[in-house]
Order: sequence, then C-alpha cells, then structure tokens
Amino acid sequence: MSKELAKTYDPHGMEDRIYQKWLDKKYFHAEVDRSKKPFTIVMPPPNITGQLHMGHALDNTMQDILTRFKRMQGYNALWQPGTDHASIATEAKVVEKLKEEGLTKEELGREAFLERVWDWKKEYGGRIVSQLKKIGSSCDWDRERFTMDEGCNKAVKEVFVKMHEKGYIYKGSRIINWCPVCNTSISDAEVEYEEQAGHFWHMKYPLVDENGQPSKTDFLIFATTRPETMLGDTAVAINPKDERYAHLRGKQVWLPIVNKPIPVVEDEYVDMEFGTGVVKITPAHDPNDFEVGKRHNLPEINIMNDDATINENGGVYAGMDRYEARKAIVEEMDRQGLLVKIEDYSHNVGTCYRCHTTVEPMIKKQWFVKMDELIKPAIEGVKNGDIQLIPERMDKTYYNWTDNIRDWCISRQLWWGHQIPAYYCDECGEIVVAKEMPEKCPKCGCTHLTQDPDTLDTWFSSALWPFSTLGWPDKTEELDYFYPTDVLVTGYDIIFFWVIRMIFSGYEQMGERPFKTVLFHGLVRDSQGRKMSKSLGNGIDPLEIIDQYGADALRLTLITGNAPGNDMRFYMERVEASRNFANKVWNASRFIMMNMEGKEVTDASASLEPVDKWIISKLNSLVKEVTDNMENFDLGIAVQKIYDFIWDEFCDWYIEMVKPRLYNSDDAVSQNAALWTLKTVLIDALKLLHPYMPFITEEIFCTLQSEEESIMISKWPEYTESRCFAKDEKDIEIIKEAVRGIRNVRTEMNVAPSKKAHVFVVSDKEDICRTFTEGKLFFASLAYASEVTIQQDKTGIADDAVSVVIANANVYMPFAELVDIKMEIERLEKEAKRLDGELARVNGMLANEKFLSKAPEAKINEEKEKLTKYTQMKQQVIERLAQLK
RNA sequence: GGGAUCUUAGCUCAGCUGGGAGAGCAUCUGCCUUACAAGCAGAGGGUCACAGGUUCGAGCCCUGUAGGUCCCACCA
Repeated sequence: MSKELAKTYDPHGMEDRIYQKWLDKKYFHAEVDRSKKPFTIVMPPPNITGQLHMGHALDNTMQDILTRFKRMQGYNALWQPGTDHASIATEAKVVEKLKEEGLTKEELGREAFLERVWDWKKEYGGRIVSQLKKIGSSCDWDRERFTMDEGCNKAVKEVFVKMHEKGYIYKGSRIINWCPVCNTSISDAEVEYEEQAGHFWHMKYPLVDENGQPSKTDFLIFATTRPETMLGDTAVAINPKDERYAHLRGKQVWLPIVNKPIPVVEDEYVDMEFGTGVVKITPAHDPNDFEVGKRHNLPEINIMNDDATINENGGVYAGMDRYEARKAIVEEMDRQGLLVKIEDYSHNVGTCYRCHTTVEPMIKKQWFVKMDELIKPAIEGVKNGDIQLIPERMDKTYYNWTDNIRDWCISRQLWWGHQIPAYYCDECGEIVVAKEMPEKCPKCGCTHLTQDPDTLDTWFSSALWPFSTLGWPDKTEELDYFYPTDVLVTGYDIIFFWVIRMIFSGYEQMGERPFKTVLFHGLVRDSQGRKMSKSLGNGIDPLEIIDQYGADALRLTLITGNAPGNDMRFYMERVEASRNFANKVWNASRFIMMNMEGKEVTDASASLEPVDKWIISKLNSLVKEVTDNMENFDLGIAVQKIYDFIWDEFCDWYIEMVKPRLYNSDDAVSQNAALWTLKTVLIDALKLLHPYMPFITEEIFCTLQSEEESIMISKWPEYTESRCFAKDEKDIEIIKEAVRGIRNVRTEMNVAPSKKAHVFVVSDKEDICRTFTEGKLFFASLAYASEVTIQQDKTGIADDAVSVVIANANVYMPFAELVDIKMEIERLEKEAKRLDGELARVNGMLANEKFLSKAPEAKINEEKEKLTKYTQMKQQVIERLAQLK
C-alpha cells in the first residue's frame, strides 16, 4: 500500500482491493474460541432468485455495523450468511424458462426438473452473494449455507418427524388458499388482500313448494359477489333470530341451473343487517361457509379444478374459467328472471403474495402445524423480555398475530423444496412419517411405499435457520458456543412469515430463544415515498450507487437519520452529502499526513496544550456516547455524532486552531504535541467510523500507520477518566465564543476579510485573562486579528471600536476607518433585547416558588448561574451603549 | 371493524428516561484563507397538526379532533 493518499477521494478500485485483502486475511472467519465471548448474527437468507435491492443493502449494512463493532470490542463475532431456496419463486422462474424452450415441468418429470433447478441455482444463486460483498459485508463466507443443503434437509426431517410424533404436525382435509397460477396451496400469511372493484349481484332462488317443485311466486332474495359458486351451493342460511324469515325454518329452496332443492339453515353467522339477511352457502369455496357447513353437516361440493376452471360438478359450465362461468351464470339467471339487480361493489379480495392472482378457497388434504401449544412459549418469551423487539411497538404487531394464530398449512404442491418425509403404503394406504423411506409397511408388510409428492413451505426451513446453520440436529461445538444468536436484523414486513416462526421453533427444538434481540428496520422508499417496485420502475439499484459513489457513501446514507422500524426515503442528494463527508475525512487525513511527513511523532501526553486537551476530552465523551448508542442499537444517532465531531469539532475547529503550531518548527515540543493529538484523535475517530464506512477508514488507517495490519481488527476505543479535561473544554469554548462573536460582527458590519484588526480583550477576571492569553494565537488565524492585547480595563481603546460582549469579557476591535456608529448601536440594542428575553425567562423560573421547591437542585443552580451570566452581559451592553451615545 | 404509527425550518428527517427547538439539502451574503469549492465564514427560516388536561415546567406524558401511512380482520 502506498504511503501517501491520492489527491482526491475515489472509491473506485479501492473498495474491491480492500475487500479482497480482508478475505485473504480471513478476518471474517470465526472459529469456536472459548477464551472469547461470542457474538452471533444470522443473516436473513436472501432468495436465490433475487437481485440485491435497497432493502438488502440496508439490512446487511446494519448487520455489518453491529458485527464490526462487536468484533472490534473483542467479541468473537460470527455473521452467518446463506441463501434461501424460495420454493415458489424459484420454481416459477424455472418453469418460465422452460416455457421459453417449449417445455413444461410435467414433460420433463420431477427428477429432471429438479436437476434444472439446481443448475439454475448454481448459475444465479451466487449472484446475490457477490452483490452482498460489494457493500462490504463481513460475513463468514466459509460457513455459507443454503436452506436446502444437506444439513438443512436433515434438520427439516428431524423437526417434521419429531413434531408429527408429538401431534403438532397432522394431515387433514381443510379449506385452504389455493393459487391457480402457482398451482399450490399457500398459507394464510401468504394471502394478500387487495381492494378490487366488483359487483354485488342480487338474485333470487325459488322456494320449494309442497310438491317438491320450484315455486313460481315465492322467492328468497340474496346477494353475492361470486355467482359462479352457486354451482356448489348446498344451503341458504338465515339468522335464527330473524323474524322476517321465520316461516322458512325447515323449508327448502330450489337451486336453479343445478336444479335441485337445498335446505334453509339457521346460523348465527348471518348478519341480519347486511344485505337481505340471506346468505347462500358454498362450503367448498368459502372459509366462512365451510364453517357453517360443518355445523349443519352440509355436503361439500368442489366445483373447480386446480386451474380454477369449472369441473364436472358444474354441468354445462364445466371447462369454463371461473370468470367466464360467472358471466354465463349471471346471464342464465337473468334469462330465467332470477336476477334482481346489479350493484357496483368494492371489496377486498385475497391474492397470492407471489403472483397476485386471486386465490381460490378450496377443500384439500394438506399437512398442517398445530399452533395453539407451540405458540405459547413464543408469546411468553416476548412478554417476559427473554426476546426483545426493537422498536418496542413491534410487540403489539407480534401479539396481534400470535393471539389470533391459526394452524399453519405447510404442504405445497411444488417440486422444488424439502419433500415431505411421509410415505404411503401402496397396498393399504398406511401413512408412515419417517426420516428415511421405510423398507416395508408396518401395517401390512408391503414393500411398495411412495413418498408424499408435496414439498414444504419455504418458511418451514427458514424457521430453523438460527440453529440449522450451526449444525443442528447434530450436537456441534458451534451450536453450543454461538447459540442463541445475539441479534436478528430484519424488516418488519416479514415478522409473521419468519420472525415468529423462528421464535417458536427455537423454543420448541432448542428449548431456548433463537436470538436475544430483534432489530427491525423499515422499508427503503423512493424520493416520493413510494415503495420501490419493478412494476413502477422506481427502484434504485444499490450497485449503481456503489459504482458511482462508493459503498461507504451508500452505507452512510442508509444509516443516517434513520430510526429503528421507520421507513426512509432515498434520494441522490443524500448520497452526495454522504460522499462529501467521505471526501472531508479523506482530505483531513491527507492534511494530517502531509504535516507528519519527515517527522517523528512521539507521545506528547505530557506536553499537551489546552486546545489539545479540549479535543481529546471531546473525543473521550464521543467514545462513550457512541458506544452507548450502538449498544442500544441507535445506529443513526451514533453516526450523526461521529459525523458532527469529525466535521465540526475536529476539522473546522481543531485543525484550524493548530495550524500555526504546525507551521512553526521553532517550537518542536508544541508542534509534536499538535501532531500527536491530530494523529491520536484521527485514529480513534476512524475506528468509531469504521463500522459505518469500512473501506475509507481502512485505507486511511493503514496508510497512516503502515505497521498496522487492519483497522477492522484494531481495538475499539474506550472511555477513560484520564482523558477528561473539563477545565480545558470550558476554556476553549470561551475562545470559540469570542471567535464566533468577532466573525459575526465583522460580517454584519461588512468588514472585508482582508482587513485585519487589532483585537483587545478586556476582562477584570484573572482566569479569563489567562485563558485568552493562552489562546492569543487563535485570533490571528481564526478571527482576522493583526494583534491581540489582553488587559483589565479600557485604557487606550478607541471609543468607536466595535465590541463583542461575551460572558465576563468584552472584545474590542478599533478599525482605522470609522464604522457606522448608528449601525453599531442598533446591533447592541438587538443584543440587549435578546439578553432581556433570556433574563425574563430565567427570572420567571427563579421567581416561581413551586419551581424552587420542586425542581431538582442541579437544575436550579444551572438557572442561577445563567442569571449571573446574563445579568453581567447585559450590564456590559448597557455600559457600551452609554459610551456610544 | 380492530390496532399501530406519523403530522417538527421550503424539502427529507433526527430529537434518548419531560428542563432553554437540531441536522442534511435548498435559499441569501461574503470568501479560490497553501487538506478539502465534494470547501470555508456568516445569515434568514419553526405558535413542534389542532383543542383540552397532568406538571413548577410538555415537541416529549394523558384525552379528544382532523389529516396521512401501514398492518390485521373480511358483511356473503
């Protein structure tokens, strides 16, 4: 590495080079080491179908920050990476690809199809991983896992068999959500409701007369949003309390088109206020109707094929798509005079979260996880603080789900995924659940068994991720050492899909929480606050941003001003601001190195000047605050403080204040102290910044100290009493106040920067005089002073000198040409007014008996001090005004 | 229908357990001051949505109102 920094900050090339170095040095790799405390994060596995988007960038930046921070603190930090097989999404992708070749998966057959998916995974699965590397992720790639690798498969089978034995997994015929396009069942969590404009068809069924024939005169009117389902109607329902329909109790109505009688049943489910108070009941295609049907023992007539076309139970409508059938049935009802009216109606329709096709409720035999018992420890764990959710409000979202939990449909009619370890006897139909195919049927002894063709919900294997990645079900050293993990970082949008399921799985399988803390982040939106999406085309590609501005700038942008759980807007001006900060850090470092060149910088802790102590003391407090904030996961607050310290305090003040000392080689001790302080503070500031901006900090750190290998394995700075210099902090703040005052006045009076002035500081306080004497030099470089004189009274200062009032001192600047006295008077009057305001406030508080009796003493003293200060300043202003007038 | 959350400077957002309103960007003014014009120095700009309440003291706590966003439920 070169000994010198390039003239301008340019992340190109630098970032890849540094990342490669880290990989080569194996810094990301963690081994079990009992002498150190572990810190573990498991990465939410991105889908192998996915491309890196801003959500990943944010998620992984946060994880990387925490990992790097803990690693520097001396923890044995493991960030466990991996990818997810994403059953539906991946299968859909490959099916689509086959379609281009004119093939279907059925034509290919299961085995050949799966080979194609694995090929696809090999080709594209690595893409997301290389993209994660671009943002600097320090995960242990040697331990990379895949939710469908051998180990995960072993874990899945173990869990399935165990839970089946315990009765937590069962097979049953229930109404489930069916996606006709993905051609599989999906869980309740995977259904997204969308507001859709539809119709409300008011229709009537004839009553059945005493001859068992449809009445020509008596009808029952009802309304439906789905006329096609009448093909599967097996009853109409009324509320038992509904007197309007009391005469229909026990009667039948005639189902037109199908032409058969169906009963009128009474059920509390019917809302008398809604519509006509009559509901047609289709147990096989509506979850509510299904329940009603169960209560009244109604037949369940499935009228649809898996692709949502009408099946043979639909008579002449068989073969039609469900929407075609709807249209045809409405027309037929109309023709028969049974259509009363059509209303426009907007309602929520369940759609598939993957393809957004309207899901069809259907009765199917599926595998379920029984949730009522399993969920209990998961509720308890959050309730008693065993697991902490950040921000806290996520607790409510969590309970909202856990309190209304329903059994989890886990079987999918897909090929890509973990095949269900259940085997059916070809002879007697006996079901055997086992890790491996049994040799023979335990019931009839037949040797022909067939494995269940279905696969498991993707989330079934991701639920085991925190421990399956560490080797479970084997008893590995890793599992013993790294589990439970420390933090899970993820978006609030997958709390139901994933977080909850990991929690109950952890408690059930491990008997222990899977993680101590869940840190949620929000969504990254576009500059107008819209969700980034492919269809809107408003997505911003993180890789392009990295290309243009560097990963460090992107990372800083994603973290700055962002609080846990909150969404954020992404726009280019913010990236530029981040890049500008990187440039600032770069140039400040370059300046320091330039000045160090050819000099041996030695420990100067014994020869520090007040300004050196001031910045060191400031840094010391910063270390404490930043560390605290990071321990509390307030990453946005922490990085803001680092930013402010580096830019405002260090660059704009400290560096400017020590420049005269750097340029003066006559006083070698002072020069060395300045250089030592610059270097010391820079190094610690870089360390604090490193988790946020790993590349630039590494580049500077290693250039500055060629003997050091890497900042990422350096020690995190610690707060120490020996670096607290309260007195010096206070003194320098007084100097700063005076300098700011002078600059301010000069600007207001339109004094050209080139016009230097003799600065007189007048104070009768001995310590103030000493402070200014020590800080004399600063006024030349920072406040355009040609000369600085410190004295106890006004002797020798021109009456028309411009003055600045600060606490316990007056600063005068006589200018050769007269400044406008009127202007000066106005300025001072404004200042007097401001002070009056302050005094009124302080006096008001101190005059309040209740404040004095109830407020804490420290607060009262604080206000008393202010009173003294402002009274004194006001006095100075008044005297000055009297002189001028 | 239930719940969460937001409303703070022109824009985007911070503001930790209640104790004198902040940042970035934008705007205005003046500066090529030998690290940085991706910069420096200064300035303007807020009745913290509204109405009550608790408190010595409220951007922060409580209640209500209005508007926005999101999640859950799903009256066919």
